[in-house]
Amino acid sequence: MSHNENRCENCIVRQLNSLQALKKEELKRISDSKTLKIIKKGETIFSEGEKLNGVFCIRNGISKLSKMSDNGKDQIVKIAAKGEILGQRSVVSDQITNLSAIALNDMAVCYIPKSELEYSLNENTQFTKAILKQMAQDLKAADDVIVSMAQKSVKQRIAEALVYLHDNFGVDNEGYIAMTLSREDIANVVGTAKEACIRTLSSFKKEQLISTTGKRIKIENEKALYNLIEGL
Amino acid sequence: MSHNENRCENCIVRQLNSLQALKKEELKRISDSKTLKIIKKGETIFSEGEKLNGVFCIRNGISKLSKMSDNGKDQIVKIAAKGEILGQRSVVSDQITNLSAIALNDMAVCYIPKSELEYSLNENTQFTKAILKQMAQDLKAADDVIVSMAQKSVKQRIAEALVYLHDNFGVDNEGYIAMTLSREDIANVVGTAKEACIRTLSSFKKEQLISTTGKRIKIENEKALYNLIEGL
DNA sequence: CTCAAAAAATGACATTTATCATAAGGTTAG
DNA sequence: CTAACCTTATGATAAATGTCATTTTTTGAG
Repeated sequence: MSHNENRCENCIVRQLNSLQALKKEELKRISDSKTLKIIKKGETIFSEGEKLNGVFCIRNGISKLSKMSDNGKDQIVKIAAKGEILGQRSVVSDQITNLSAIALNDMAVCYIPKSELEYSLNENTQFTKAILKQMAQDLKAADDVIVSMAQKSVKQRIAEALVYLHDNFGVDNEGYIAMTLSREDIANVVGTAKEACIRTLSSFKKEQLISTTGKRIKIENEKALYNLIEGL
Repeated sequence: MSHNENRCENCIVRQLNSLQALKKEELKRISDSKTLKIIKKGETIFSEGEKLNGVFCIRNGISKLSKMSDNGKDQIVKIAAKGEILGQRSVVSDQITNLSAIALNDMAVCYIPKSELEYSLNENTQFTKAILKQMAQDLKAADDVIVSMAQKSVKQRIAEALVYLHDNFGVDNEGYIAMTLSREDIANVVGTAKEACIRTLSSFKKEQLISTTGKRIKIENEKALYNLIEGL
């Protein structure tokens, strides 16, 4: 039991998020109170409108965070991977969550009750500042998304999404983007209809910007994609 | 000098933002280091890409926060009024600012150097938590904007903008929205061309949802606007 | 008050995107 | 293995929005 990787103290995932600002005793306390949850592909971690009493730290797998629009369409706001913490905001601000989290593949997440975090939030300034810093960055990223949505064409936004997936999730041994999404999910990321998404990807294929095998997408001409994004 | 409203301690504006979490001594220190700036309509408070070494607390007037898109169009991300603090994020996260702030009318803002805030940020947990809470709310609001931009029509977004201005800035004694923006600014808020904005407002007028006198807009049928926004 | 400049309004047209329909290809439970 | 189902793909068409040109109205400096 001296080196158990199920303990937060020893968890590598922690290096990736604000929990790294916690002291050893705090981590021990949190580790004692956390519960590991296994979530299958397609299952819901939490739903829009729920009151969260804790956060979810992603140990393995990938989740989409989405919000239902009035017209019944799902808008994917973020794709969260290993090391990211879900539900931070509604715990900090004591509000109902405005997003739903659904597993895109099989996941393992640690649920950490709010009460344990609140202690650290009140006592450990470094921890609070770490969260603050991350939120400031998220806010900046959100501004960029707003500008994209408001000012760019579907073509440009899909190109952006591909570059984003490529840069954030890397490629497999054949060079395909390691994160595969259905065409519909891609459409929901960029805020368009799935038909438009499919057509756009087909046109990218024709112009040799990308190639595809099933759901897998390989970027063939990164430079041209960048030019497209910037409207050159 | 015992009750000088130029002192932060006595400033009513402070009630509206995270500075209210500061203790008396902290406020005194900040007040001693701040400088009051008068900014004329149309002038720039700061520009995208600048490194900010402090925050701006709005004492009077209104500012638009915008970001230039690659295609050369301005996207207004936020309209900030009395009591709001600008530049918080780039101070917290030590990054270059991603937004420009331009005065929409004559303004008075207090510039507070970063160094003074950092002391409180490190020592006063309540203050840090207050900022955190506000950022969490901003982030939630940003999600809503993303969904609107991605999923709603120009008509719906303009209706939303009108309701937003109405709810946040109130009406004058004749019932017109107290915040007047040029058609181009409204277009830049909702992310469309000014012609489309003008046409949409004209159609709203024809359908008696609003009436206008010059730049001033009065909401005549709030219910119908809401229905439009929700796609009913 | 007056005139020049800016903003608003409108028309005509091109382009983009959504929607509906249908077919072809893949996946999976039984 | 195969039928039912889901995803991808493509065509046809309508609707929304962008762009450019021009006119009308409003605003503000002198």
